[in-house]
Amino acid sequence: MEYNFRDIETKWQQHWKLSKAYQVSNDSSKPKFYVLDMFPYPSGAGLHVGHPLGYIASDIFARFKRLQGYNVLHPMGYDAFGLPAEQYAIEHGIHPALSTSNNIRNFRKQLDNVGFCYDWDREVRTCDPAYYKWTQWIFLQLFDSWYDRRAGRAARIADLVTRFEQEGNRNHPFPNERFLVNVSPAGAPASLQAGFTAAQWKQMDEKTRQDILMEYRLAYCGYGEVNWCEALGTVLANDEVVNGVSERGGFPVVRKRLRQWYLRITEYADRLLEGLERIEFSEAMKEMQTNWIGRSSGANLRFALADSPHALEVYTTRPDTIFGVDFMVLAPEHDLVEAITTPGQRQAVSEYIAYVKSRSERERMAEKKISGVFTGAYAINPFSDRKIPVWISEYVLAGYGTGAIMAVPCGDQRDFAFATHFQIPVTNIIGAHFNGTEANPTKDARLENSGFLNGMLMKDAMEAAIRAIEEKGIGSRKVNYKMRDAAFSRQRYWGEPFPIKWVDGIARPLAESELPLELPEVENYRPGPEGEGPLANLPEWTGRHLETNTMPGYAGSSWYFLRYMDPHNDSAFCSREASDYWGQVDLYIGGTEHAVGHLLYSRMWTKVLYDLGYIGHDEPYKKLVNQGMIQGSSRFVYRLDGLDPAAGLILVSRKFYDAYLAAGSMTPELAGEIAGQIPGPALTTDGCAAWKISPLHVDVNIVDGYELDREAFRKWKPEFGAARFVLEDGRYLCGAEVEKMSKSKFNTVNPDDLVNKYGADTFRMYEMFLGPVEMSKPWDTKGIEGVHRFLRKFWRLFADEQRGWILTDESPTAAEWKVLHRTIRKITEDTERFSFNTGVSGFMIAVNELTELDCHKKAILEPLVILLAPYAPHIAEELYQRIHPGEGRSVLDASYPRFEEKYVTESSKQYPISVNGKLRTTLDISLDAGQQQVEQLVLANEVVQKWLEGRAPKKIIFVKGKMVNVVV
RNA sequence: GCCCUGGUGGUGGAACUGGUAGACACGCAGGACUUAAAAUCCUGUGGCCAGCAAUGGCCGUGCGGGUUCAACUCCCGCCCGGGGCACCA
Repeated sequence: MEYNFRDIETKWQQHWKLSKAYQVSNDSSKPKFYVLDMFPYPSGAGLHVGHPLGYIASDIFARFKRLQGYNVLHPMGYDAFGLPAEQYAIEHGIHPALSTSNNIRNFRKQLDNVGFCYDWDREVRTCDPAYYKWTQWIFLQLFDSWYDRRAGRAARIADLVTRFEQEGNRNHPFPNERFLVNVSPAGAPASLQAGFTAAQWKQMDEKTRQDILMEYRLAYCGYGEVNWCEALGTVLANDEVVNGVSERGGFPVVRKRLRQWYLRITEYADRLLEGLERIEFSEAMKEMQTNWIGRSSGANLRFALADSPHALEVYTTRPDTIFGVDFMVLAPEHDLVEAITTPGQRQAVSEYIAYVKSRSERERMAEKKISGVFTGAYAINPFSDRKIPVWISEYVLAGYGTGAIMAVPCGDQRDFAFATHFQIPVTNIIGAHFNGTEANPTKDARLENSGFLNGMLMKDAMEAAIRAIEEKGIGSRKVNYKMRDAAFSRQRYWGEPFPIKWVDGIARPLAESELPLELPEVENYRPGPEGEGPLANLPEWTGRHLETNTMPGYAGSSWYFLRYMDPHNDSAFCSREASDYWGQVDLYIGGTEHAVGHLLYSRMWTKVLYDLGYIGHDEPYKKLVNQGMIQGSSRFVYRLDGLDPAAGLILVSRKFYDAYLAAGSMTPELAGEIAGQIPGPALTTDGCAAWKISPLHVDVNIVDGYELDREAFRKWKPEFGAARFVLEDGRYLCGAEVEKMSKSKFNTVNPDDLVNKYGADTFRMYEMFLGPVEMSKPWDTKGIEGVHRFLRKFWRLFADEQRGWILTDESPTAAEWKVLHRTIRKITEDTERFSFNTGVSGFMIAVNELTELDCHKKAILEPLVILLAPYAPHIAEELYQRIHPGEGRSVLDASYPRFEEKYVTESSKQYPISVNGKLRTTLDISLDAGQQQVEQLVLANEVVQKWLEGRAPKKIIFVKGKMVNVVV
């Protein structure tokens, strides 16, 4: 009657599959609960032990909720469109659809090994036409919508057209700062830049009207500066560019002006911020999204220029510092640079602009040099009439605010550095708060040298300055965001085609009946002409005037959580009944890497669908938990280099490498010690000064702790077959380092191997036992034995080798009830608050205690099995069958044990008492929570007085009805 | 530089709203069973000191202060690690 996990696990996995035990219905009287994992991108590398961490946690939670009587939706699918599959296709000539489905099959096999309770009937794949039909459909809804700022929500384009017909765009000014990006600024009629009347609208031709409408659409096509990656041959979104290079592949990225599709996510900036207050995300996550959105408020204000008809508009968050402006700075790309530069400075300015253009994005980020040049022009401070020099510098960004700033060196460190570098005199408006050597960005100083603001606290002056600016008619209050509209097109093949046709330069949506617009087969995946995608190489595609770009990876993942609710619906992306029933994702688990990508886009899409009335909630996720990353714990062997080649491959143990490092080079003593261990043809120490020792990654799976399995090493790779080892204490010890888990570092551990050796239940519990789910930690397989031992011990409460099944119907003793109910309370609380590691400990304690009590009673063990079921479902099911033989009941449908206080309350006990918080003793008193406070005090006083031989205590402190401390 | 996290035995980590710090597990040491090994089981395991002993005392949660009868927990000031953002005016 051994615990034979292999048979048990295969048996129940098969049974659950055949009986569709995890199929979920949308039709239930039970309360719903939606547990979601971030679906994986099925890469060719397969799973390592880090991947299932979050899946196991969500699986436990889903099972736990099901036992508690909820109708639990717990689906899984694949984020299957994207660059890697296409890169793979280019390199190996295998169609992405094929490699993707192979990878999915492999993933699925690995997932099934762990025994998850996914309802696979609801699986989605973003590359499946039946799925992306609806991605295209939602895109068309975005295309057919605009953001009504007055109503604060999305509305239909038809509604906008009606308004234009009635009132022009006076009440609905162009949403974008870069007015008419669609026709490029030069092409925009000047008459339109100031808006248009209803009459003007009616006189426009179709093309002009459509270009204007494009300026409002939530999904729009226009010209803009984009992140162009030559190596990948595509445009990337801001979150896909890290430190000036592509996130995937690390290729250089340059700014380029191209026609692109965008999502007008900036219109949702405020609602995305506001929504964060209503959802449970970690502080770090909220912080990241808040920073990314980057809301700031201040004022736009115009400075007149001396001897010029132009005015210079700047954005500032500190209008209170207006009297401290010592110079102005324009971005080198600013439109006015040309017009205001004086003849004398022309040469210097054009040289500087050439220099700036020569610098890559990467260089700009890496070395932040102070650079700039004077334009020769002067602005006039509107309040003091002071003449202020106007400079250009690359530290001012063209894309933010107005692309121009007023520089206040006493209050802004960058301005201060610039002023110092170019020896521009600094005006002090904050008195003693400014020390002359660095800027002070305080808001608490009283203003000096500040005209009508003199003597005011800066905080208060802010409002006063904005009012004065507005009264003078030179500017107004203004809110800015760092976030840009999201680039939504890719010049690639492996993505959703846009359901758009270009007719006479106008983008026309396909009819719903034409969806899905299927991705055609192609011969090769090379880019099309003029930066277009591979689809541009297909005559049958371009002949139909179809858009040749495809959608980015995040399109499909922006709404997949809705599809799971109604996955087979072919007349809607998700019926309103289904989305009303399931509502928000109650618990979403995944890594932090999607903080500013997927998690923002999907929040936006949800808000749009909500605004348009397709769903009833505007935040997709109620609670988000970020699982930590499991790092690899790499192992190294140390190769002796610089020897006579005849000596062959010699590896030295860790201590020699440490000694070598400490000495800085090979010493004769060390060499002698090494050579002494190598038998056969003598390894002479002549020329040992040239010896080197270099670390080499070794497969962690052939290392036990630090000790190398030398036989396995010799078999690992042919070239190691004749390796000789220099040992310490008879063993070969490896070095260790914590690194990212990856195949190339040979530090990956495959879950399949562990499941095979210890079983899925052990594997699941061990992953949880490692520590809090949210925490990152290096993987260490040592310790899995402890969890495995626990399961075997648990098994032995039911059966042992001599007696077979030893379950009894006896009624439990008080001590046994107590163990059970303490465990019910602990496991329930721990699971509820996501503390699975202490939950696992709770089981271990219970089993140790019951083993001690020699308890084999069904009345105790049955509830325990149910508690264990979310953590270790296979063994729980097997044992549940043993308790209820032949009844065909599954532990999946058992009801969760109820905790009862009465079994765990202590009646009368010896309490440890401290006196003055120090001295401790125990007093035999019987006071419990039930008694009234006064009664307690009187009783305690008596006991303590007797104990202190008559002295009266000053104070007695109770905690939860127990006396814990006495002050005398 | 700014923001968010975290710092507890040899190790992973417990201690949820201040109430016997170190649960549980790994590792280690000793023992039982065994011809032997594996497996299994039992005992011990923060440090220092005293005692033949059961036991007792002192010190201990990154460092320095503070609040409290009582601080890993709260407050102030530092130090170190991990993550994010980084010319956003």
